[in-house]
Amino acid sequence: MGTATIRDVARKAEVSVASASRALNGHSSVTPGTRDRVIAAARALDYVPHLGARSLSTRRSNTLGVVLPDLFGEFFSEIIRGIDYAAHRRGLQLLLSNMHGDADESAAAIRAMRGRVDGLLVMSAQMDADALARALPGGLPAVVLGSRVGGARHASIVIDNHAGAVAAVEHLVAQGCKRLAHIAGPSDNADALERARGFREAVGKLIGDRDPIIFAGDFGEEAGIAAGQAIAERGDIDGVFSANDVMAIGCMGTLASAGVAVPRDIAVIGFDDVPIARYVTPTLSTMGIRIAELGALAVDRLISAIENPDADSADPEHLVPQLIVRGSSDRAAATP
Amino acid sequence: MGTATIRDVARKAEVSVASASRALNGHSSVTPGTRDRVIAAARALDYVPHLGARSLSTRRSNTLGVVLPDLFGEFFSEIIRGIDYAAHRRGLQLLLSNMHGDADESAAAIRAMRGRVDGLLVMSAQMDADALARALPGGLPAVVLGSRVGGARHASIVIDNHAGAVAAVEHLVAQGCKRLAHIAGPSDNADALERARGFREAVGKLIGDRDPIIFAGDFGEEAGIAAGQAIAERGDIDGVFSANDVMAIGCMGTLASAGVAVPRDIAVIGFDDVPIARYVTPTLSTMGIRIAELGALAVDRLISAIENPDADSADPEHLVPQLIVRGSSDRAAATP
DNA sequence: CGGCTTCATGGAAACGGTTACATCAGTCAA
DNA sequence: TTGACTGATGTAACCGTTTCCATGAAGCCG
Repeated sequence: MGTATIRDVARKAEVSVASASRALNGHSSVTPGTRDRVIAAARALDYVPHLGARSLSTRRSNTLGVVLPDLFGEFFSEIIRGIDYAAHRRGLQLLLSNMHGDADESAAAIRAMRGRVDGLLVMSAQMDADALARALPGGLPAVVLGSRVGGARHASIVIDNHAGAVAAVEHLVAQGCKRLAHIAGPSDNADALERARGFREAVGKLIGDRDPIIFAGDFGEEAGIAAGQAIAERGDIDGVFSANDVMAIGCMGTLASAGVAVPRDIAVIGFDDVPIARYVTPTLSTMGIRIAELGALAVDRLISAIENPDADSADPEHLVPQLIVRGSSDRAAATP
Repeated sequence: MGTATIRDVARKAEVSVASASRALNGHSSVTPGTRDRVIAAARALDYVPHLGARSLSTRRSNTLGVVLPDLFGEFFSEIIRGIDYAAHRRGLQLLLSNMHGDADESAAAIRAMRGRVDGLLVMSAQMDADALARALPGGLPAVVLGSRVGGARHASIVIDNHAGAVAAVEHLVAQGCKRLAHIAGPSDNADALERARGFREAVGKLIGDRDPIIFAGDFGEEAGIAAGQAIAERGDIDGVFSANDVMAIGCMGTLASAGVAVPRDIAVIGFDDVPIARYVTPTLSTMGIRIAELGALAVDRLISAIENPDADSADPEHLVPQLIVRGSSDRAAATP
């Protein structure tokens, strides 16, 4: 049975519990002979330490709490994969909580983890910064994924939208584009604003266009379709950077039915690297976020926050999206 | 600070720790007055019980261990969603472990959870039944997902892969396909093997083809692409049954670029019904498993095993996949 | 009024580990 | 020879919670 305690092991090995504990934890000051006896006894009894008890006396649980919003498919599994990989490499366990519901429920989920985890990894799509800051327990190290939490009392990891936008523009210019347009996201969305800002700056610097064309959008497909219509009518644009993939796909659809060739006449690039990006025709170039890496990075950051609680980790870490060139912007491959 | 103990609460409320504990746990035999005082004190001190300590004295952790293989995207997130939903509805926490590696590592992951969880939920695609049975601790209730564990000492829920494969082949034949191919999953994966077996049997019975074409695969997109290439080159195949959706999608992509019309020239059907299946062009027919439901069902089963340890739950529960006809195999709808 | 039950409360012993401190046997140098 | 030192081992306290048991007050009935 799995109910052997360290006392049983000690008795069987004919040593004290202290020696047994030391031997099992690879401590110094144990004779090889006794160490072997203890380990043999533990194996014979099929001993497994009660981690609750250990955490009680060491004040360490070797567990990380993970609270994620109710995400869709690929993104969810990728981020968990990254988190899990990084955590297990360090012998840490993962206590998982999806938040299906509202902010209240999320706060409850977070509270429930207190006293049980060494640190908290929170992705806060639905909770606004204030609610999150309130729910996050004071003493517990935490890393916030994806959005900056107000007081900067917690480390955070954000996506470098600005750098991503710049890279996208650089790519379009390298493909020979001379006149660029941007399909923007919602004007109240921080990510979208940063992408627009990066676009404007890069176009100003690389092409010298101080007031480039920007179409309003809302991350929805309709907005992309509308922008595509406008672009096709103008006829002077040869490169489009969309603030997300969904709008880019809408735009490409309209361009195709208007008889515009992508990427020859107009090169298109999106943002996010959603799974469908690979399946549209032509396949969509995009600024991809290596999601698993994001999760792993968050774990690293959390661990260093745990080991070094005083470090002032106010400045968020930036994850730079990666240029993924596919059919929609690859003129070299498209023109045979 | 988050370090208030029940003793602090008791002191502040001017009662004994015993009364404090009783009040906080809603036990009987506490005067409303003292109960209120204790609760007020707990709130004032921001008291959170140390669950390790609690589990030490109650011998209950209110935690379920979840061990999953390194699954691909949608399947993973869906099953976690179902598990998480069912567990949280009952106030249980989830300790998660992905097994990236081989059977040894998985066994280690399982052992690490002992003494810390009330029950175990294991999905064992890669571990063979023996290794799993050996790794599963004797005393701990467990539910095995997806494959039958030898001794039947543990409850299990299995997908009826064979029946699903047969249904898929029947459907393709009903669509008029005469020469079928199968894109198989990993050869060490029990589900994949069952699907291949079902395919072989159904083809033998319905078409009389004793040695049908089977392409090796690994559930990854690349394998589907490679198979698509081979299929396009042969030119004699008019129906494809893929062991999962991801490979089917990869295959369809390649077929499209090779100029093969789906479903007119070749009808394609997958397995799993991942969410993307609805968004590819043409939309993908598949054998659907309501994955989230599978996870929730497993949790229910596990909980009843925990509450009722003696119940002989030897017979596995079967979940039969459901035929979902979409564009990729619907010739009636495709030919105008 | 005294003996009985009822019931809120407190004291203290678990639960299973870790670890500071004491102990004890060698070793070695003066 | 002896005292100091070293290193392996044992003893016991402690981590935070629950819960068994004892205690004492209050209520009730004869």
